[in-house]
Amino acid sequence: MSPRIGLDLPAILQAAVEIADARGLEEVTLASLAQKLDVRSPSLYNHVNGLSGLRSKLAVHGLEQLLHVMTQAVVGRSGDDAVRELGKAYVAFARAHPGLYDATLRAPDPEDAEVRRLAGETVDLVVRALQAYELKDEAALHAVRGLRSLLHGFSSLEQRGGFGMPLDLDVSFRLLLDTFLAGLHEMKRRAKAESKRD
Amino acid sequence: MSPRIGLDLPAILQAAVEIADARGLEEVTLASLAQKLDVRSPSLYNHVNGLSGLRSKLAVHGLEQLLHVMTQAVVGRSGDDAVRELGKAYVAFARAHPGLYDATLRAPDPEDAEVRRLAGETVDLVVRALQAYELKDEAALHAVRGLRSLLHGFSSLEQRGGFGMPLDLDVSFRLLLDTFLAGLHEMKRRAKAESKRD
DNA sequence: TATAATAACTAATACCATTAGTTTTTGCAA
DNA sequence: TTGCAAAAACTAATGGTATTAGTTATTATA
Repeated sequence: MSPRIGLDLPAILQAAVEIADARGLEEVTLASLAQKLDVRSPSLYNHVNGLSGLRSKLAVHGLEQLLHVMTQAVVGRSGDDAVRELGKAYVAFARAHPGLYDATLRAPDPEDAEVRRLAGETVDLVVRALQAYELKDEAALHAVRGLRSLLHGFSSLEQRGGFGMPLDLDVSFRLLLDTFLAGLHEMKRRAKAESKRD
Repeated sequence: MSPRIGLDLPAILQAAVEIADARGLEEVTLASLAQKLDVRSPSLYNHVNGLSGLRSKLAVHGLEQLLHVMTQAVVGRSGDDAVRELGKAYVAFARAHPGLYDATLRAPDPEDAEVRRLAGETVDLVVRALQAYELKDEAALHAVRGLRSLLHGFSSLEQRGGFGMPLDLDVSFRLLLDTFLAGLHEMKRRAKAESKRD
């Protein structure tokens, strides 16, 4: 009376996400996962290619959700409004799913096709959100990197307790985004002046 | 002919840093470290409180070095120049010591007294570097958080290969810093206009 | 010179991932 | 309906990890 307990990939991922978010990504082991699912750990190999396979699936799963909330955040918006909502959605996701967010950045293989596809789609989304700033091709990509750096940096430090000071985190974040946007406008202004002078 | 091989804390830390930078922080195990030092792993317990003790020491060691290079970068400078050099030093350190940099952010106990002391000193240093922007008390601390977010985010993503696009990383970084600084100036201008209007 | 502290060691335990081989259930084809 | 193959669980075994207990040799000091 043992086989066919009803294990499948979605159930495994959900359990893994719960452990990751509640106890940290390092606590997601085949042993802890098997215990939560009331199964022996070798059984998991029928659904997932070991621990590294599980981590890959987790990374993809997280990237999909992150892309989804970011997409929802920007639809129907443009300019500063779009970027602000995008940023808020990013940070909110990292706060709601600290372990899963962590997983998106520790894919065992960053060259994984699925991971690259999702990364590409995310870049495209952010490029569109930045259209209002009239950055020309390469500049837009640099800006995407910058925005992502700032969003990830803030989220990562917030999670690791890297901000020791007793200061409102939401205010810090809003000011950071405001500063970046003001900088973007200023860069746009300078570029205009530059092209007019030529 | 076994005791007194000549093991001490500095030698242990150096070996740990070498492994971390060359193979990644996860590869720093008591086993790998013992092998590199030509010793049995239980011997390490005479110098370090297990793996978590080693990680704490590594974190402190990394923070000390990071603070040092940042201090060297800002002496005798002010304003944009100081911030730019500070940023370059931060990223250069993360590039030169990826594993050690990683260790600074994964201290087993962020409440550790030594860690907090170094974090505080670092904040003070950056606050001084930002003096030129005339941010009033709280605003200065928010700006420190912002700058740190952006520096850490860029470094972290760069290390994890999170930037898929074939685009010059140094250019991205320079533009990010320029945008942030332009934003800082703009915020200062707005604050001035605000206070004049009252 | 004797003794106590120190720093190495060996041995043993517990937990983890992984593989091999086994058993039971399910689904499908005859 | 029956039989068989694939799938999904299992047990057992291996090797790697941290850690603790207890031992031995060296060093420093009284």
